[in-house]
Amino acid sequence: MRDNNEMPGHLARRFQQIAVAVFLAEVEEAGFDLTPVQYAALSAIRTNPGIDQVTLAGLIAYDRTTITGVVDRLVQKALLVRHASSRDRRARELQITEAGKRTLRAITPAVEAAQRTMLRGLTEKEGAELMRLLRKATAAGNALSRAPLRDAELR
Amino acid sequence: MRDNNEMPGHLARRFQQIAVAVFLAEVEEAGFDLTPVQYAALSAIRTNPGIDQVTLAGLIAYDRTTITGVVDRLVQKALLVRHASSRDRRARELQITEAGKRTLRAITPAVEAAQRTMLRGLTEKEGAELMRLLRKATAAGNALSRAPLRDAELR
DNA sequence: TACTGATAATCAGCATGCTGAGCAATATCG
DNA sequence: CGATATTGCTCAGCATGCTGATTATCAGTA
Repeated sequence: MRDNNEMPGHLARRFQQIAVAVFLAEVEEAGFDLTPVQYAALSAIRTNPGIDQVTLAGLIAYDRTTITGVVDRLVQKALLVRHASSRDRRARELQITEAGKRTLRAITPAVEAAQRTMLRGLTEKEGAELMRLLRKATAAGNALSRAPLRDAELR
Repeated sequence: MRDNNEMPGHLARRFQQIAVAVFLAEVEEAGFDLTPVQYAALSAIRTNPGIDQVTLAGLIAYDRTTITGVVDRLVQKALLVRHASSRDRRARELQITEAGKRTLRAITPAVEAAQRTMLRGLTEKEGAELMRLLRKATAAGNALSRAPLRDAELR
């Protein structure tokens, strides 16, 4: 039996665990209170104003039931507004607020710093190679999770 | 602003998301109901009978407060027993049951298959390189999370 | 021995993430 | 047009994971 610490699954969880901890630490140090999901959602909504929740979920590869709660909390923080779509009364259109835009701009350096911190220990070349391999592996396994990454244009 | 999908943090979460989905699918197909954490804990306890919860948490890099619930559920499933230590009345000694050992043996092929599935899309060499880079990155970032990996002998 | 600090475990509370179900609205097809 | 299927969203329920606090116990020291 292979040692648990040598399994890809364990290493994946461990790297993700460190990545989240680093993200939250950098963001808090910068004076903000935003989780990785919340950041990803806010960022995607800024790029795609008026997007509905299902499309948003696909863009950042989150489950749609998870997005409901995430959007709730972003609305609570007044970084987003959510209102019914006029074309499809089932859908909710998401718009970033001015406060949301300000937060995104102000938080970006901390987010970038976090990305560097989580790769510390790797050389520049190794970091790039890790990214390439993760992109390749996640592309191949995309359909295996309930929340695959989806291109907005393909919808 | 860098696209979210190009950030190490996003790729880390995505790979972990796929890894968990693959693990659960393979394990369920084999007729078992065990999560990745539960498997890791059970496996570590078999190797270290009588281990206490804090040491267990360190061995598999989980937060001690998370382990409480995980152990609860494993005891519930009769795969573990938990009883007070005689030397230290604060600590609980964990022992794997016969049913736990049988489950571990029977589930191993599914777990190994899951590890291969989550690396599908990568060549043999790329898979090994990904593992090496993840090991290096997690070793460098080990202390950054609240639940660092800890060697049992160092305690 | 009494005091002080550290440690093992648990708990409350919050935020992800998932499965599966349900509701309302829309799209499709006979 | 009307039945049926599909879609957007939400909810209940469960399991991770985390922060911070509390309780019981142990260890070291004045």
